[in-house]
Amino acid sequence: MARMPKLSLADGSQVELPEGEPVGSALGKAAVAASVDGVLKDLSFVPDKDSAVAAVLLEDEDGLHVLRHSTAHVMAQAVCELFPGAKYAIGPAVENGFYYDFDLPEGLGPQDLNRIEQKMRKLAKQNQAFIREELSRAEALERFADQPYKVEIIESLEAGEVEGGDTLTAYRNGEWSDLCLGPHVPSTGKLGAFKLTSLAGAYWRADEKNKQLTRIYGTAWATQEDLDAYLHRLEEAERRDHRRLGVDLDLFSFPEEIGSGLAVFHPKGGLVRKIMEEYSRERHEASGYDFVNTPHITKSQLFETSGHLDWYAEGMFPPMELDGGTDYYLKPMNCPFHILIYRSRTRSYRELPMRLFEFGSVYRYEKSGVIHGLTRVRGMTQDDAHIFCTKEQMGAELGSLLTFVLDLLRDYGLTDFYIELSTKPEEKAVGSDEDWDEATEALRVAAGEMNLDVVMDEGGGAFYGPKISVQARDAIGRTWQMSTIQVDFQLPQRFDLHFAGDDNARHQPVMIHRALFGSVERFFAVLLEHYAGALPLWLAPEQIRLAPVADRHVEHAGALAARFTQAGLRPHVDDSKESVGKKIRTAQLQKVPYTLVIGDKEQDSGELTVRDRAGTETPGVEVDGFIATLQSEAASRALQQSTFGD
RNA sequence: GCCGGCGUGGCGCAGCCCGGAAGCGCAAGCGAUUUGUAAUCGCUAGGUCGUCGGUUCGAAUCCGACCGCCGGCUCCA
Repeated sequence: MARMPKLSLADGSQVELPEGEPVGSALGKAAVAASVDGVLKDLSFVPDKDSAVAAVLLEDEDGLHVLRHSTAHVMAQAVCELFPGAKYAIGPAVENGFYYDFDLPEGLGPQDLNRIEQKMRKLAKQNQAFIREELSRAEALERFADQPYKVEIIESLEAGEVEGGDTLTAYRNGEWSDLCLGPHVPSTGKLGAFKLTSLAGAYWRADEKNKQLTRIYGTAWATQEDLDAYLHRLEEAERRDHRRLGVDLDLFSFPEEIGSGLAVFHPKGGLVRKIMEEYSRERHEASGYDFVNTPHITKSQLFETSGHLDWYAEGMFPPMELDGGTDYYLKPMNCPFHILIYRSRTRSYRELPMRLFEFGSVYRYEKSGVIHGLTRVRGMTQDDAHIFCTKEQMGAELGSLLTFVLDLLRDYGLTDFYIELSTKPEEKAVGSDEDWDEATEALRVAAGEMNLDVVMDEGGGAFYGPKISVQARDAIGRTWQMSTIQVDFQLPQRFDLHFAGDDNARHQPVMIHRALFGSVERFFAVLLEHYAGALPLWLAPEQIRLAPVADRHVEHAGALAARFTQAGLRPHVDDSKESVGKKIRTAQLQKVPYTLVIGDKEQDSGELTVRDRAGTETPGVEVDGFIATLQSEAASRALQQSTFGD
């Protein structure tokens, strides 16, 4: 006979649990699940040995996970009751919520979400217990006989990739049950605040070849307040949406006449781009890059040699057939062109490392459904460079490159990074193990020196070389893939690149591909969302809005504007016949960094009244001081507005 | 590409379910007001209702195809 298991609680105390008693009886009422020796369990779990246990509360990360998973079950139950014949596939908890995939006899519309949600509330009110059941395979196959997706899961479990050996678990609430490892909240009455958010198609087992199922997404939280806060965060993200800002601030647009995923930049957007690109060029020049230019189209042979037509053809626009059947392609990448520049004559080791830089426009045939604003387009400009160096130089080159990347990104105001490092794939790979190890190690060391977290993507590299990507978190915590640095052991081979070494022998260079912004368009979008459109002074297309109070002040405002322009600043006089209040509102909505109201006071005193974007007003500012302050703010690329108060 | 939703003046929307003379707000132009820190007032102009086809005496409204956009899947700089 088993003795009474001794439980060590999170507060350090120990209790003995009477035999057969569930772990929940030792925990507080607020618990929705239990952590037993670090493993999540139901409150109904009966321990058979001494264990360290802790209550999992609804508002804990684990608790929310359990809650969301349980909510997914209840949703599936509701769907099955509303749509007899529905087949349910899988329904996990995800960030902020959950989803469940169904194979339904009919399509769903948004009004169905309301019906399902109401049904869920009814089920929650009934407070049905989530009952854990252990089934043998035969029992499970019988129970889910009319659920082909569950049967498929059970069969794939037989292949042995599941814990728990022969015993499968299911959870039942009411009449409905689902194959599931759990754990779950004790009963449907414990569900928190939830809302069904959207419908989507998703393939069974994420494979395009399989049947497409109907996926219903929902969000679930411990309390109504948390749910409301989440919905508010969504609104905040919407407010920052670069597509919205692009229209409101007159930066760029996507004319339907041109085609999907092809942007035009308006004067203000073009100005911001110009500033971004100029600064980037300046930094590249200082870091030993050479500037090159290459055309947008090429005969097919180039991409045959590079191999792109073998492994990247579906990402390319179809060819144009020219004179006598020659195919020309729009370039999806710049590398082969830069290679031809390298190969235009024999190279010496004395020329290496050779760093060729270009703002190169490339065109990629992205599937229509994936295009998204400026972040996923069909035509884009990469701040692309290819570095040709010796194997010996590779390590140092990668290290200094990563430093260069992060410094540049920081100048644009991104400060929170981590690194993803993709290493050699298991199967086929070009290049020797030593080369791979050396490159991978150089990247790891460089990341370590920058004090950045490194997320390993073991075996995730391309067959032709290891890769790192710099991920940046923006102002509201979203992460974006920015820079990529890719070592390439393959193209130098395919193009038969070489250089004369100091031993007078022929050697093959190593090639490094890198883009810091990724694409100028995407980087532009990330900056807009990061700053919610309120770009720092140095990037703001218009820096100073002058608002004359009456017509008689326009001339003075114009004279001031001329001085600002002379000083390298970007002013604009609002000489419309609007009220001062309206002019200020307009400037504020356009997110102009500084607004100067110019009236009798300013005209007589020669001083300025400065209003910044935060709405802080400072009277009596000297013009020269104002200019100097803005010049230094712009030069520092500071995120903060200057203050003139004291 | 696939699933679901949407497409009405530059922008944001109503009208569509239940076919029967195209509306509102902002922006724009003109006029009046000459104004002190987030919207002064009035007038005017502007739309083959995404495109093409169908049903109908009659289509913004019903049906189909295509184009585009949005949310996902997949993918990715």
